[in-house]
Amino acid sequence: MPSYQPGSDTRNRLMVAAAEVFAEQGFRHARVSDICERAQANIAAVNYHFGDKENLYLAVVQKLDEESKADAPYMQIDPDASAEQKLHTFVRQFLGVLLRTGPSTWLGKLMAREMMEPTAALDYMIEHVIPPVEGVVRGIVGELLSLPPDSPIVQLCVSSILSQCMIYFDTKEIALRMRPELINPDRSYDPATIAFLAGHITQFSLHGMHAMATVPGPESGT
Amino acid sequence: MPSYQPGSDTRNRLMVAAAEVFAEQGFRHARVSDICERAQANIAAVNYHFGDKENLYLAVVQKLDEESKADAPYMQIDPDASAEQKLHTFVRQFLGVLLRTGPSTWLGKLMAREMMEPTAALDYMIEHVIPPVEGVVRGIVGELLSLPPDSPIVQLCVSSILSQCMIYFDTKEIALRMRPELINPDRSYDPATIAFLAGHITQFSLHGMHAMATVPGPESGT
DNA sequence: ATGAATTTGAAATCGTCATTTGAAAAGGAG
DNA sequence: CTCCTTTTCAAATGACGATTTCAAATTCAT
Repeated sequence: MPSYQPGSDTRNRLMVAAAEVFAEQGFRHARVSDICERAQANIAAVNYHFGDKENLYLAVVQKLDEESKADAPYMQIDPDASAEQKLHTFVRQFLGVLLRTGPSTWLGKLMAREMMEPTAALDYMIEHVIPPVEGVVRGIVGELLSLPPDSPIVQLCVSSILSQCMIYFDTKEIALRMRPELINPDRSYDPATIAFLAGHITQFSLHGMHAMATVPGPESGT
Repeated sequence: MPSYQPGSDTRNRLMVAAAEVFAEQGFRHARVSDICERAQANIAAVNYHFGDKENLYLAVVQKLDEESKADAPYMQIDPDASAEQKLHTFVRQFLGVLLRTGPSTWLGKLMAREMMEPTAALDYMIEHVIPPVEGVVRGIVGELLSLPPDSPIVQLCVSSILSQCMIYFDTKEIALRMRPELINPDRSYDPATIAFLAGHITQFSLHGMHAMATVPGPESGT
Protein backbone atom coordinates (compact mmCIF):
# COMPACT_ATOMS: atom_id res chain seq x y z
CA MET A 1 0.00 0.00 0.00
CA PRO A 2 1.69 3.21 -1.16
CA SER A 3 1.97 6.13 1.20
CA TYR A 4 1.33 9.11 -1.10
CA GLN A 5 3.54 11.41 0.88
CA PRO A 6 2.62 14.79 -0.58
CA GLY A 7 6.18 16.01 -0.32
CA SER A 8 7.74 13.33 -2.52
CA ASP A 9 10.05 14.90 -5.01
CA THR A 10 9.08 12.61 -7.87
CA ARG A 11 5.45 13.22 -7.08
CA ASN A 12 5.94 16.96 -7.43
CA ARG A 13 7.89 16.67 -10.63
CA LEU A 14 5.10 14.54 -12.01
CA MET A 15 2.49 17.15 -11.17
CA VAL A 16 4.50 19.93 -12.79
CA ALA A 17 5.14 17.94 -15.93
CA ALA A 18 1.58 16.67 -16.05
CA ALA A 19 0.12 20.15 -15.78
CA GLU A 20 1.95 21.20 -18.89
CA VAL A 21 1.21 18.06 -20.86
CA PHE A 22 -2.46 17.96 -19.89
CA ALA A 23 -2.84 21.64 -20.79
CA GLU A 24 -1.27 21.04 -24.16
CA GLN A 25 -2.99 17.80 -25.06
CA GLY A 26 -6.00 17.42 -22.82
CA PHE A 27 -6.62 14.47 -20.56
CA ARG A 28 -7.14 11.76 -23.13
CA HIS A 29 -4.40 12.63 -25.56
CA ALA A 30 -1.79 13.25 -22.92
CA ARG A 31 0.54 10.29 -22.68
CA VAL A 32 1.64 8.98 -19.34
CA SER A 33 4.93 8.08 -20.96
CA ASP A 34 5.35 11.68 -22.08
CA ILE A 35 4.62 13.02 -18.60
CA CYS A 36 7.06 10.65 -16.99
CA GLU A 37 9.72 11.51 -19.48
CA ARG A 38 9.43 15.24 -18.80
CA ALA A 39 9.40 14.57 -15.07
CA GLN A 40 12.48 12.38 -15.45
CA ALA A 41 10.56 9.64 -13.72
CA ASN A 42 9.97 6.03 -14.56
CA ILE A 43 6.92 5.01 -16.53
CA ALA A 44 5.47 3.30 -13.47
CA ALA A 45 5.71 6.43 -11.32
CA VAL A 46 2.26 7.77 -12.16
CA ASN A 47 0.56 4.60 -11.08
CA TYR A 48 2.65 4.32 -7.98
CA HIS A 49 2.10 7.90 -6.79
CA PHE A 50 -1.41 8.60 -8.05
CA GLY A 51 -3.03 5.26 -8.71
CA ASP A 52 -3.88 6.09 -12.29
CA LYS A 53 -3.79 8.76 -14.94
CA GLU A 54 -7.16 10.26 -14.06
CA ASN A 55 -6.20 10.71 -10.43
CA LEU A 56 -3.09 12.56 -11.46
CA TYR A 57 -5.24 14.74 -13.70
CA LEU A 58 -7.60 15.58 -10.87
CA ALA A 59 -4.69 16.46 -8.62
CA VAL A 60 -3.30 18.72 -11.33
CA VAL A 61 -6.59 20.52 -11.82
CA GLN A 62 -6.86 21.22 -8.13
CA LYS A 63 -3.31 22.44 -7.92
CA LEU A 64 -3.76 24.76 -10.89
CA ASP A 65 -6.91 26.09 -9.28
CA GLU A 66 -5.15 26.82 -6.02
CA GLU A 67 -2.27 28.47 -7.80
CA SER A 68 -4.60 30.58 -9.87
CA LYS A 69 -6.44 31.72 -6.77
CA ALA A 70 -3.17 32.76 -5.19
CA ASP A 71 -2.39 35.39 -7.78
CA ALA A 72 -5.17 35.87 -10.36
CA PRO A 73 -5.08 39.64 -10.86
CA TYR A 74 -8.66 39.84 -12.08
CA MET A 75 -9.88 38.65 -8.69
CA GLN A 76 -8.37 41.60 -6.85
CA ILE A 77 -10.17 44.69 -8.02
CA ASP A 78 -9.70 47.94 -6.15
CA PRO A 79 -12.96 48.29 -4.20
CA ASP A 80 -12.70 52.08 -4.18
CA ALA A 81 -12.68 52.47 -7.93
CA SER A 82 -15.81 53.40 -9.82
CA ALA A 83 -17.86 50.52 -11.16
CA GLU A 84 -16.86 51.51 -14.68
CA GLN A 85 -13.21 51.38 -13.79
CA LYS A 86 -13.69 48.09 -11.99
CA LEU A 87 -15.15 46.61 -15.14
CA HIS A 88 -12.36 47.93 -17.30
CA THR A 89 -9.75 46.61 -14.91
CA PHE A 90 -11.38 43.22 -14.68
CA VAL A 91 -11.65 42.85 -18.44
CA ARG A 92 -8.07 43.93 -19.02
CA GLN A 93 -6.68 41.62 -16.37
CA PHE A 94 -8.86 38.72 -17.37
CA LEU A 95 -7.88 39.06 -21.02
CA GLY A 96 -4.28 39.42 -19.96
CA VAL A 97 -4.37 36.07 -18.21
CA LEU A 98 -6.25 34.35 -21.03
CA LEU A 99 -4.26 35.68 -23.96
CA ARG A 100 -0.74 35.21 -22.79
CA THR A 101 1.11 31.92 -22.67
CA GLY A 102 2.35 29.84 -19.79
CA PRO A 103 0.89 28.29 -16.66
CA SER A 104 -1.69 31.00 -16.06
CA THR A 105 -3.58 29.83 -19.15
CA TRP A 106 -3.45 26.13 -18.39
CA LEU A 107 -6.52 25.94 -16.22
CA GLY A 108 -8.49 27.77 -18.88
CA LYS A 109 -7.37 25.34 -21.53
CA LEU A 110 -8.37 22.40 -19.39
CA MET A 111 -11.75 23.99 -18.68
CA ALA A 112 -12.38 24.52 -22.39
CA ARG A 113 -11.69 20.86 -22.98
CA GLU A 114 -13.87 19.77 -20.10
CA MET A 115 -16.78 21.53 -21.75
CA MET A 116 -16.36 19.41 -24.86
CA GLU A 117 -15.68 16.14 -23.12
CA PRO A 118 -16.41 16.31 -19.42
CA THR A 119 -14.57 14.22 -16.87
CA ALA A 120 -14.85 14.25 -13.11
CA ALA A 121 -12.82 17.47 -13.21
CA LEU A 122 -15.74 19.42 -14.65
CA ASP A 123 -17.68 19.01 -11.43
CA TYR A 124 -14.74 20.38 -9.51
CA MET A 125 -14.54 23.37 -11.83
CA ILE A 126 -18.24 24.08 -11.61
CA GLU A 127 -17.96 24.09 -7.87
CA HIS A 128 -14.64 25.81 -7.32
CA VAL A 129 -13.37 27.61 -10.41
CA ILE A 130 -16.37 29.27 -12.00
CA PRO A 131 -18.26 30.77 -9.02
CA PRO A 132 -15.48 33.07 -7.80
CA VAL A 133 -14.99 34.62 -11.23
CA GLU A 134 -18.69 34.96 -11.87
CA GLY A 135 -19.07 36.43 -8.41
CA VAL A 136 -16.62 39.22 -9.07
CA VAL A 137 -18.30 40.18 -12.32
CA ARG A 138 -21.76 39.92 -10.79
CA GLY A 139 -20.64 42.33 -8.10
CA ILE A 140 -19.43 44.86 -10.64
CA VAL A 141 -22.49 44.53 -12.86
CA GLY A 142 -24.84 44.69 -9.90
CA GLU A 143 -23.18 47.89 -8.82
CA LEU A 144 -23.44 49.34 -12.32
CA LEU A 145 -27.11 48.48 -12.66
CA SER A 146 -28.10 48.94 -9.02
CA LEU A 147 -29.43 45.43 -9.00
CA PRO A 148 -28.75 42.51 -6.67
CA PRO A 149 -25.83 40.38 -7.91
CA ASP A 150 -28.06 37.34 -8.27
CA SER A 151 -30.67 39.04 -10.42
CA PRO A 152 -31.34 37.29 -13.74
CA ILE A 153 -30.56 40.46 -15.67
CA VAL A 154 -27.19 40.67 -13.99
CA GLN A 155 -26.54 37.06 -14.89
CA LEU A 156 -27.26 37.73 -18.55
CA CYS A 157 -24.88 40.68 -18.57
CA VAL A 158 -22.19 38.65 -16.86
CA SER A 159 -22.49 36.05 -19.62
CA SER A 160 -22.28 38.75 -22.26
CA ILE A 161 -19.15 40.22 -20.72
CA LEU A 162 -17.32 37.00 -20.08
CA SER A 163 -18.20 35.65 -23.50
CA GLN A 164 -16.61 38.63 -25.21
CA CYS A 165 -13.38 37.95 -23.35
CA MET A 166 -13.38 34.23 -23.83
CA ILE A 167 -13.96 34.29 -27.56
CA TYR A 168 -10.46 35.61 -28.12
CA PHE A 169 -9.16 32.73 -26.06
CA ASP A 170 -11.31 30.14 -27.81
CA THR A 171 -10.53 31.34 -31.32
CA LYS A 172 -6.80 31.73 -30.85
CA GLU A 173 -6.05 28.99 -33.35
CA ILE A 174 -8.17 30.78 -35.91
CA ALA A 175 -6.63 34.15 -35.14
CA LEU A 176 -3.20 32.60 -35.63
CA ARG A 177 -4.17 31.77 -39.20
CA MET A 178 -6.43 34.69 -40.12
CA ARG A 179 -4.64 37.50 -38.29
CA PRO A 180 -1.12 36.30 -37.51
CA GLU A 181 0.09 39.89 -37.11
CA LEU A 182 -1.88 40.13 -33.85
CA ILE A 183 -0.04 37.25 -32.23
CA ASN A 184 3.57 37.06 -31.12
CA PRO A 185 5.95 34.28 -32.14
CA ASP A 186 5.49 32.73 -28.69
CA ARG A 187 1.74 32.50 -29.38
CA SER A 188 0.79 35.22 -26.89
CA TYR A 189 -1.22 38.28 -27.83
CA ASP A 190 0.60 41.57 -27.79
CA PRO A 191 -0.08 43.67 -24.66
CA ALA A 192 -1.16 46.57 -26.86
CA THR A 193 -3.69 44.35 -28.61
CA ILE A 194 -4.95 43.10 -25.27
CA ALA A 195 -5.40 46.66 -24.04
CA PHE A 196 -7.20 47.60 -27.22
CA LEU A 197 -9.59 44.63 -27.02
CA ALA A 198 -10.22 45.34 -23.34
CA GLY A 199 -11.16 48.91 -24.17
CA HIS A 200 -13.63 47.79 -26.78
CA ILE A 201 -15.24 45.11 -24.65
CA THR A 202 -15.57 47.50 -21.73
CA GLN A 203 -17.18 50.25 -23.80
CA PHE A 204 -19.44 47.87 -25.63
CA SER A 205 -20.56 46.27 -22.39
CA LEU A 206 -21.03 49.46 -20.40
CA HIS A 207 -23.41 50.78 -23.02
CA GLY A 208 -25.04 47.43 -23.53
CA MET A 209 -25.79 47.15 -19.84
CA HIS A 210 -27.53 50.43 -19.40
CA ALA A 211 -30.10 49.21 -21.88
CA MET A 212 -30.75 46.16 -19.72
CA ALA A 213 -31.99 47.78 -16.58
CA THR A 214 -35.17 49.00 -18.26
CA VAL A 215 -36.01 47.87 -21.78
CA PRO A 216 -37.85 44.71 -22.88
CA GLY A 217 -36.99 42.88 -26.13
CA PRO A 218 -37.34 44.35 -29.63
CA GLU A 219 -40.24 43.53 -31.93
CA SER A 220 -39.79 40.24 -33.70
CA GLY A 221 -38.41 40.06 -37.23
CA THR A 222 -38.69 37.17 -39.69
CA MET B 1 -7.65 0.75 -57.61
CA PRO B 2 -11.01 1.68 -56.05
CA SER B 3 -13.43 3.79 -58.03
CA TYR B 4 -14.96 6.04 -55.35
CA GLN B 5 -18.27 6.26 -57.14
CA PRO B 6 -19.96 9.05 -55.20
CA GLY B 7 -23.30 7.34 -55.45
CA SER B 8 -22.32 4.13 -53.68
CA ASP B 9 -24.88 3.24 -51.11
CA THR B 10 -22.38 2.03 -48.55
CA ARG B 11 -20.37 5.17 -49.06
CA ASN B 12 -23.36 7.33 -48.28
CA ARG B 13 -24.32 5.32 -45.23
CA LEU B 14 -20.76 5.73 -44.00
CA MET B 15 -20.90 9.51 -44.39
CA VAL B 16 -24.20 9.74 -42.55
CA ALA B 17 -23.03 7.54 -39.71
CA ALA B 18 -19.64 9.23 -39.58
CA ALA B 19 -21.16 12.70 -39.34
CA GLU B 20 -23.01 11.70 -36.22
CA VAL B 21 -20.12 9.86 -34.61
CA PHE B 22 -17.58 12.57 -35.40
CA ALA B 23 -19.91 15.24 -34.04
CA GLU B 24 -20.38 13.28 -30.84
CA GLN B 25 -16.81 12.20 -30.27
CA GLY B 26 -14.58 14.39 -32.40
CA PHE B 27 -12.15 13.12 -34.96
CA ARG B 28 -9.67 11.34 -32.74
CA HIS B 29 -12.07 9.65 -30.35
CA ALA B 30 -14.47 8.51 -33.04
CA ARG B 31 -13.95 4.84 -33.75
CA VAL B 32 -13.95 3.57 -37.30
CA SER B 33 -15.47 0.39 -35.96
CA ASP B 34 -18.30 2.41 -34.43
CA ILE B 35 -18.97 4.27 -37.66
CA CYS B 36 -19.03 1.08 -39.67
CA GLU B 37 -21.33 -0.58 -37.23
CA ARG B 38 -23.88 2.24 -37.41
CA ALA B 39 -23.58 2.26 -41.19
CA GLN B 40 -24.10 -1.49 -41.24
CA ALA B 41 -20.90 -1.78 -43.19
CA ASN B 42 -17.83 -3.91 -42.78
CA ILE B 43 -14.89 -2.63 -40.80
CA ALA B 44 -12.82 -2.33 -43.98
CA ALA B 45 -15.39 -0.15 -45.73
CA VAL B 46 -13.93 3.16 -44.58
CA ASN B 47 -10.53 2.38 -45.99
CA TYR B 48 -11.98 1.03 -49.18
CA HIS B 49 -14.23 4.00 -49.88
CA PHE B 50 -12.24 6.87 -48.37
CA GLY B 51 -8.67 5.70 -48.06
CA ASP B 52 -8.45 6.46 -44.37
CA LYS B 53 -10.28 7.89 -41.40
CA GLU B 54 -9.10 11.45 -41.92
CA ASN B 55 -10.30 11.51 -45.49
CA LEU B 56 -13.72 10.39 -44.38
CA TYR B 57 -13.67 13.15 -41.80
CA LEU B 58 -12.82 15.78 -44.38
CA ALA B 59 -15.59 14.54 -46.64
CA VAL B 60 -18.03 14.74 -43.75
CA VAL B 61 -17.02 18.28 -42.86
CA GLN B 62 -17.55 19.40 -46.44
CA LYS B 63 -20.89 17.67 -46.66
CA LEU B 64 -22.08 19.23 -43.41
CA ASP B 65 -20.95 22.61 -44.68
CA GLU B 66 -22.87 22.20 -47.93
CA GLU B 67 -25.96 21.03 -46.10
CA SER B 68 -25.76 23.91 -43.68
CA LYS B 69 -25.49 26.38 -46.53
CA ALA B 70 -28.55 24.92 -48.13
CA ASP B 71 -30.87 25.84 -45.30
CA ALA B 72 -29.16 27.87 -42.55
CA PRO B 73 -31.93 30.31 -41.59
CA TYR B 74 -29.54 32.89 -40.17
CA MET B 75 -28.02 33.37 -43.63
CA GLN B 76 -31.29 34.48 -45.17
CA ILE B 77 -32.22 37.75 -43.54
CA ASP B 78 -35.01 39.85 -45.02
CA PRO B 79 -33.12 42.67 -46.76
CA ASP B 80 -36.05 45.05 -46.32
CA ALA B 81 -36.14 44.87 -42.55
CA SER B 82 -34.54 47.56 -40.41
CA ALA B 83 -30.98 46.91 -39.34
CA GLU B 84 -32.20 46.44 -35.77
CA GLN B 85 -34.66 43.81 -36.87
CA LYS B 86 -32.04 42.13 -39.02
CA LEU B 87 -29.79 41.82 -36.00
CA HIS B 88 -32.55 40.43 -33.84
CA THR B 89 -33.54 37.92 -36.49
CA PHE B 90 -29.97 36.83 -37.05
CA VAL B 91 -29.31 36.32 -33.36
CA ARG B 92 -32.52 34.41 -32.83
CA GLN B 93 -31.98 32.13 -35.80
CA PHE B 94 -28.30 31.62 -35.06
CA LEU B 95 -29.03 30.71 -31.45
CA GLY B 96 -31.83 28.47 -32.63
CA VAL B 97 -29.44 26.48 -34.77
CA LEU B 98 -26.76 26.32 -32.08
CA LEU B 99 -28.93 25.44 -29.13
CA ARG B 100 -31.08 22.70 -30.52
CA THR B 101 -29.98 19.14 -31.12
CA GLY B 102 -29.48 17.19 -34.29
CA PRO B 103 -27.54 17.56 -37.51
CA SER B 104 -27.75 21.35 -37.62
CA THR B 105 -25.44 21.55 -34.62
CA TRP B 106 -22.89 19.03 -35.84
CA LEU B 107 -20.74 21.37 -37.86
CA GLY B 108 -20.57 23.73 -34.90
CA LYS B 109 -19.44 20.93 -32.64
CA LEU B 110 -16.74 19.92 -35.05
CA MET B 111 -15.61 23.51 -35.38
CA ALA B 112 -15.36 23.90 -31.63
CA ARG B 113 -13.14 20.84 -31.52
CA GLU B 114 -11.02 22.03 -34.40
CA MET B 115 -10.21 25.13 -32.39
CA MET B 116 -8.80 23.02 -29.58
CA GLU B 117 -7.00 20.49 -31.75
CA PRO B 118 -6.80 21.59 -35.35
CA THR B 119 -6.70 19.14 -38.22
CA ALA B 120 -6.73 19.83 -41.95
CA ALA B 121 -10.45 20.53 -41.56
CA LEU B 122 -9.77 23.80 -39.73
CA ASP B 123 -8.31 25.31 -42.87
CA TYR B 124 -11.42 24.34 -44.76
CA MET B 125 -13.59 25.94 -42.11
CA ILE B 126 -11.57 29.14 -42.04
CA GLU B 127 -11.96 29.39 -45.78
CA HIS B 128 -15.54 28.23 -46.27
CA VAL B 129 -17.54 28.17 -43.06
CA ILE B 130 -16.59 31.28 -41.14
CA PRO B 131 -16.52 34.01 -43.80
CA PRO B 132 -20.17 33.71 -44.88
CA VAL B 133 -21.45 34.00 -41.32
CA GLU B 134 -19.11 36.84 -40.46
CA GLY B 135 -20.09 38.52 -43.70
CA VAL B 136 -23.77 38.55 -42.82
CA VAL B 137 -23.12 40.05 -39.41
CA ARG B 138 -20.64 42.55 -40.78
CA GLY B 139 -23.29 43.70 -43.20
CA ILE B 140 -25.81 44.24 -40.44
CA VAL B 141 -23.36 45.97 -38.14
CA GLY B 142 -22.02 48.14 -40.94
CA GLU B 143 -25.53 49.25 -41.70
CA LEU B 144 -26.20 50.02 -38.05
CA LEU B 145 -23.04 52.03 -37.62
CA SER B 146 -22.90 53.50 -41.13
CA LEU B 147 -19.43 52.07 -41.52
CA PRO B 148 -17.91 49.86 -44.21
CA PRO B 149 -18.32 46.15 -43.39
CA ASP B 150 -14.56 45.65 -43.29
CA SER B 151 -13.89 48.44 -40.81
CA PRO B 152 -11.98 47.34 -37.69
CA ILE B 153 -14.71 48.69 -35.44
CA VAL B 154 -17.27 46.60 -37.23
CA GLN B 155 -15.05 43.57 -36.82
CA LEU B 156 -14.86 44.10 -33.07
CA CYS B 157 -18.61 44.38 -32.81
CA VAL B 158 -19.10 41.24 -34.89
CA SER B 159 -16.88 39.37 -32.45
CA SER B 160 -18.85 40.74 -29.53
CA ILE B 161 -22.14 39.66 -31.03
CA LEU B 162 -21.09 36.23 -32.15
CA SER B 163 -19.34 35.53 -28.87
CA GLN B 164 -22.50 36.20 -26.91
CA CYS B 165 -24.33 33.64 -28.99
CA MET B 166 -21.62 31.04 -28.96
CA ILE B 167 -21.08 31.07 -25.24
CA TYR B 168 -24.41 29.36 -24.70
CA PHE B 169 -23.32 26.71 -27.15
CA ASP B 170 -19.88 26.30 -25.62
CA THR B 171 -21.10 26.12 -22.04
CA LYS B 172 -23.96 23.74 -22.65
CA GLU B 173 -22.37 21.02 -20.54
CA ILE B 174 -22.08 23.48 -17.68
CA ALA B 175 -25.60 24.76 -18.10
CA LEU B 176 -26.79 21.18 -18.05
CA ARG B 177 -25.38 20.86 -14.55
CA MET B 178 -25.89 24.36 -13.15
CA ARG B 179 -29.24 25.21 -14.72
CA PRO B 180 -30.85 21.94 -15.80
CA GLU B 181 -34.28 23.56 -15.82
CA LEU B 182 -33.28 25.53 -18.92
CA ILE B 183 -32.56 22.46 -20.96
CA ASN B 184 -34.96 19.85 -22.27
CA PRO B 185 -34.54 16.12 -21.70
CA ASP B 186 -33.29 15.82 -25.28
CA ARG B 187 -30.50 18.27 -24.43
CA SER B 188 -31.93 21.11 -26.51
CA TYR B 189 -32.71 24.54 -25.13
CA ASP B 190 -36.35 25.46 -24.90
CA PRO B 191 -37.55 27.76 -27.72
CA ALA B 192 -38.81 30.25 -25.13
CA THR B 193 -35.38 30.36 -23.53
CA ILE B 194 -33.77 30.83 -26.91
CA ALA B 195 -36.09 33.72 -27.68
CA PHE B 196 -35.36 35.27 -24.32
CA LEU B 197 -31.60 35.02 -24.75
CA ALA B 198 -31.86 36.39 -28.28
CA GLY B 199 -33.75 39.40 -26.97
CA HIS B 200 -31.09 40.11 -24.38
CA ILE B 201 -28.17 39.70 -26.74
CA THR B 202 -29.81 41.93 -29.33
CA GLN B 203 -30.58 44.71 -26.88
CA PHE B 204 -27.21 44.52 -25.22
CA SER B 205 -25.44 44.62 -28.57
CA LEU B 206 -27.52 47.37 -30.14
CA HIS B 207 -26.72 49.66 -27.26
CA GLY B 208 -23.14 48.49 -27.08
CA MET B 209 -22.62 49.29 -30.73
CA HIS B 210 -23.83 52.84 -30.68
CA ALA B 211 -21.03 53.57 -28.24
CA MET B 212 -18.49 52.24 -30.70
CA ALA B 213 -18.95 54.60 -33.58
CA THR B 214 -17.58 57.55 -31.61
CA VAL B 215 -16.01 56.96 -28.21
CA PRO B 216 -12.37 55.98 -27.43
CA GLY B 217 -11.42 53.75 -24.48
CA PRO B 218 -12.14 54.55 -20.83
CA GLU B 219 -9.49 55.85 -18.46
CA SER B 220 -7.29 53.11 -17.13
CA GLY B 221 -7.98 51.47 -13.74
CA THR B 222 -5.60 49.44 -11.52
C1' DA C 1 24.18 -1.73 11.15
C1' DT C 2 19.75 -4.32 10.21
C1' DG C 3 15.33 -5.15 8.76
C1' DA C 4 11.06 -3.31 7.15
C1' DA C 5 8.82 -0.06 4.37
C1' DT C 6 9.10 2.93 0.51
C1' DT C 7 10.46 4.14 -4.01
C1' DT C 8 12.39 3.30 -8.50
C1' DG C 9 13.34 0.66 -12.74
C1' DA C 10 12.94 -2.37 -16.94
C1' DA C 11 10.31 -5.44 -18.99
C1' DA C 12 5.97 -7.72 -19.61
C1' DT C 13 0.85 -7.57 -20.11
C1' DC C 14 -3.31 -6.37 -21.90
C1' DG C 15 -6.58 -3.57 -24.59
C1' DT C 16 -7.85 -0.82 -28.07
C1' DC C 17 -7.76 0.64 -32.80
C1' DA C 18 -6.64 1.87 -37.61
C1' DT C 19 -5.27 -0.39 -41.36
C1' DT C 20 -4.13 -4.44 -44.40
C1' DT C 21 -4.86 -8.79 -46.65
C1' DG C 22 -6.65 -12.04 -49.55
C1' DA C 23 -10.47 -14.58 -50.50
C1' DA C 24 -15.36 -14.58 -51.55
C1' DA C 25 -19.45 -12.39 -53.44
C1' DA C 26 -21.98 -9.36 -56.55
C1' DG C 27 -22.60 -6.94 -60.80
C1' DG C 28 -22.08 -5.98 -65.58
C1' DA C 29 -20.62 -6.33 -70.55
C1' DG C 30 -19.90 -9.28 -74.23
C1' DC D 1 -22.58 -18.15 -69.40
C1' DT D 2 -17.91 -16.17 -68.43
C1' DC D 3 -14.45 -12.92 -67.72
C1' DC D 4 -13.43 -8.72 -65.40
C1' DT D 5 -14.25 -5.07 -62.20
C1' DT D 6 -16.18 -3.53 -58.04
C1' DT D 7 -17.53 -4.37 -53.46
C1' DT D 8 -17.90 -6.87 -49.15
C1' DC D 9 -16.15 -9.78 -45.58
C1' DA D 10 -13.59 -12.07 -41.61
C1' DA D 11 -9.47 -12.50 -39.97
C1' DA D 12 -4.76 -10.78 -39.47
C1' DT D 13 -1.31 -7.17 -38.57
C1' DG D 14 0.96 -3.69 -36.20
C1' DA D 15 1.14 0.54 -33.28
C1' DC D 16 0.42 2.62 -29.46
C1' DG D 17 -0.28 3.32 -24.63
C1' DA D 18 -2.07 2.41 -19.68
C1' DT D 19 -1.20 -0.51 -16.23
C1' DT D 20 1.14 -4.43 -13.74
C1' DT D 21 4.91 -7.08 -12.06
C1' DC D 22 8.60 -8.03 -9.46
C1' DA D 23 13.30 -7.30 -8.51
C1' DA D 24 16.64 -3.83 -7.20
C1' DA D 25 17.72 0.25 -4.81
C1' DT D 26 16.92 3.53 -1.33
C1' DT D 27 15.28 5.36 3.01
C1' DC D 28 14.27 5.25 7.77
C1' DA D 29 13.53 3.78 12.45
C1' DT D 30 15.47 1.23 16.00
